[in-house]
Amino acid sequence: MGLQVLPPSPKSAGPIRHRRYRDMRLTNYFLPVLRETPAEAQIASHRLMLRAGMIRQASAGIYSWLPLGFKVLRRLEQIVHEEQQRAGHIPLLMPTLQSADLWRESGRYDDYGEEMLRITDRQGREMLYGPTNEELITDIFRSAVGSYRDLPVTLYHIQWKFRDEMRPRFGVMRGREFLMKDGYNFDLTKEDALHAYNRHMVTYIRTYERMGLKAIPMRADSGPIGGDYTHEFLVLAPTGESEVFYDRAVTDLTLGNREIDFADREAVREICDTWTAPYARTDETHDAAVFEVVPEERRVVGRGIEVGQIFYFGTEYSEPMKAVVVNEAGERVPVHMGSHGIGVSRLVGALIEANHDDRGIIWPEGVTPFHVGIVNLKQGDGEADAACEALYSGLKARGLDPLYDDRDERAGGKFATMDLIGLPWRITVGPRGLKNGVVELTSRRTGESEEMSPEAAIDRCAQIYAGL
RNA sequence: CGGAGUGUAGCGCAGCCUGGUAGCGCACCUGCUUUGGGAGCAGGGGGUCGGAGGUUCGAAUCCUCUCACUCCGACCA
Repeated sequence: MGLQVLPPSPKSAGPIRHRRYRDMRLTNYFLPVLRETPAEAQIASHRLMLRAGMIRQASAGIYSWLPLGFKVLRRLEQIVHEEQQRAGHIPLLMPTLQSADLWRESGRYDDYGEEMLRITDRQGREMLYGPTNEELITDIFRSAVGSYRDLPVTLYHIQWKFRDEMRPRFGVMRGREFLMKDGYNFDLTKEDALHAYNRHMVTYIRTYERMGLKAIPMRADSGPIGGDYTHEFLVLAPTGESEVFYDRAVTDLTLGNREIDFADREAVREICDTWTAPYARTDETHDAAVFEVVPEERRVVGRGIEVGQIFYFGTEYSEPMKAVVVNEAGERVPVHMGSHGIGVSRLVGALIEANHDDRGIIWPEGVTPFHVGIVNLKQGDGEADAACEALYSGLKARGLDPLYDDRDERAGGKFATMDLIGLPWRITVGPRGLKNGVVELTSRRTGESEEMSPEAAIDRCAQIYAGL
């Protein structure tokens, strides 16, 4: 046999496929969905995150975030940043590894126990992977601030934490490594610090609301962090770890998109009063006698997932760590502090627990990894392909982030994938509809479909996401 | 950390009891036919059976040790 010139085959045009930056066509993306559920996953969010190709377990309680999961995580971070900065809180970034010395100073190096991952570096220095950052932030503060004139200040960051849980489980809901927003306020007086506490309560309520969650502030135990004032935020979900008792009135409250002046102490406190007035407690602080006072038809016993907690702890850290400022009278006084946390990676799980059905995830519009899924029912059909391309670029031109399923798959497979990954809106494009000049816009949540022109579908999507 | 389990192909599993050199479904690759809710046929690729040691002519299978992971409990963003 001599040299043979093979004719170019349209289906194997060569091994190299060029991937365009930020091109969200499914054939150019990385979305390893699983048809079957991995055996280790017990609860819905864990199962769905694995099946939808959002995460992959690296070791017990430690996960890689695959592109789809990473996108959601980033979106949640963005919302947290926006809401914190709206209230005047200042972002920074502290490291994951910390020196043991600081923790000896606060006395927590020995108190924290086995949950703290301790590491020794090559010089024999004792380090630890931070489970939280009170010590480090206090050190930063005290070395930079000396006068009451520099107060108040609230600093926060979003950083990975590690707590060596005895028994990690439920996927990202109870991992050992987790992403957390933690913030710390430094104030001259208790009153100032309580205003910071209230500010955080309001920002948290708004943060969860934007994510499409019903999160209720509940009076909590302060635990190892200490302090008298603390609230936990619980997302209602039947699979929650904590039993919760609340007055139905609290779930009717909505903060909405109203303008809030965070400098106005009265206004901020009023919102907090409104939200904390109805009875709402976890099993840890539940008081049956007080609960009885709530009219029976409004009493609800359910389950919840803790997704945040705020503390005021006064001078508990500033005293031992000598975080002091000089006040107006020239005296050195310890600052009043509080800390506030949102479990960002855990929220991804909580969101799914609260928003799914037997076919998959149902993302709220505020957090969805992609705004709209485009399903081409007849890939390779010139007209269908062209219509999808037009929709895709039309949606992008309106500032939306579509995911175009351009795989050479059957309709059933494409629908199943879309349902699984839970994009709230889907545009279905097929020859049958195109004959009449229409595509189909479908809500993942209700399953309702409506036929309309491609232009109208783009308009509707732009409308849905306006302001989110 | 106490108790109970499981490690065999990317995922779900069978084979182990009774040793004879690895199989099924899905996924993947090729071709043809199909194509509005997870197609059909034909062909194909992929696993040193978690690891180490031992018993044996021969080990996925029996024994010992070890590692990893999961579930129940106590603990926790």
